[in-house]
Amino acid sequence: MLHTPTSALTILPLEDALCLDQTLHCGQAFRWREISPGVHRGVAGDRAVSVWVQQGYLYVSGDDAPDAEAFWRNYFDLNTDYTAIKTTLSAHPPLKAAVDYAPGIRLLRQGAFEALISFIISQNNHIGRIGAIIERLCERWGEDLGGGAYSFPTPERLAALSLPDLAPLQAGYRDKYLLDAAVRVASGALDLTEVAALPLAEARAALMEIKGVGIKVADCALLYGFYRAEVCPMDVWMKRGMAALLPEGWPESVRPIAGIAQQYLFHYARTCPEALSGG
DNA sequence: AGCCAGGGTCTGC
DNA sequence: GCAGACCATGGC
Repeated sequence: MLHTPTSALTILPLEDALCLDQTLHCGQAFRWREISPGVHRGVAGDRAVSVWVQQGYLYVSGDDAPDAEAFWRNYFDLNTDYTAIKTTLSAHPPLKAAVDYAPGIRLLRQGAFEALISFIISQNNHIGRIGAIIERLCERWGEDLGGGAYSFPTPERLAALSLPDLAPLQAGYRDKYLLDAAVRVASGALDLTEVAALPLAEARAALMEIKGVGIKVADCALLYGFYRAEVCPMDVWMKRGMAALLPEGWPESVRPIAGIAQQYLFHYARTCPEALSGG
């Protein structure tokens, strides 16, 4: 199917805070770039768009599909009550500090395969470089969406490649891991639709059958690709943040949304110097 | 130049 | 079950 850039504009009312800079550049997604102040361009699925927030509305430019409104409402999680979430989190002072630091963060609902591959690439890597590798991946094997934008490659397209093909990615030792993931998904050995319906422990175990996927990458896929909001990926920054701010672990009331709490705490620990120094 | 990064695997205890 | 070496790459 052929897509051409369009000027179609979707306007979505915001009932809670949404800060695009905080949400799109806090390490949960890697395909968004700020092209002018406050305007971000990126791709989700086969939709390449520019987005910005103005006076309580989210503007999405470039998607003329009939379901554009529903798609972007879902992507930016606009059907979830973040005021209620932040009230729950703010009952605990360390979490209140994290929420107040960046209250416009929301959990994006990304595609399962894209999230899986992206976080395989993320292992022992820097956020900036993860984005660069993913960009090369999409430019080479994604669908051309026009305007210099490319979709995320399909499992089938990646599964047809060999390791030497992947060398230009400069992904290091992770290339064989992402190839294994693509082969398993494309062959049907790993059915992501089935994973979505599995109990948490089984879903995690299914993902961890992929070479190079341990508990952290599996949890990132579950949180960002399957919207398991109770899953909390523990990377080096979260370990530091939890040790400094919540040494007793998550409060009971937070556990069902620990993944969302994690997003605030991760960003706080990683970017605010005072967060880890006895705040 | 060395250290680190949204880790995982393998080995050895 | 846990510690340590090792893995590719590039920014700082």
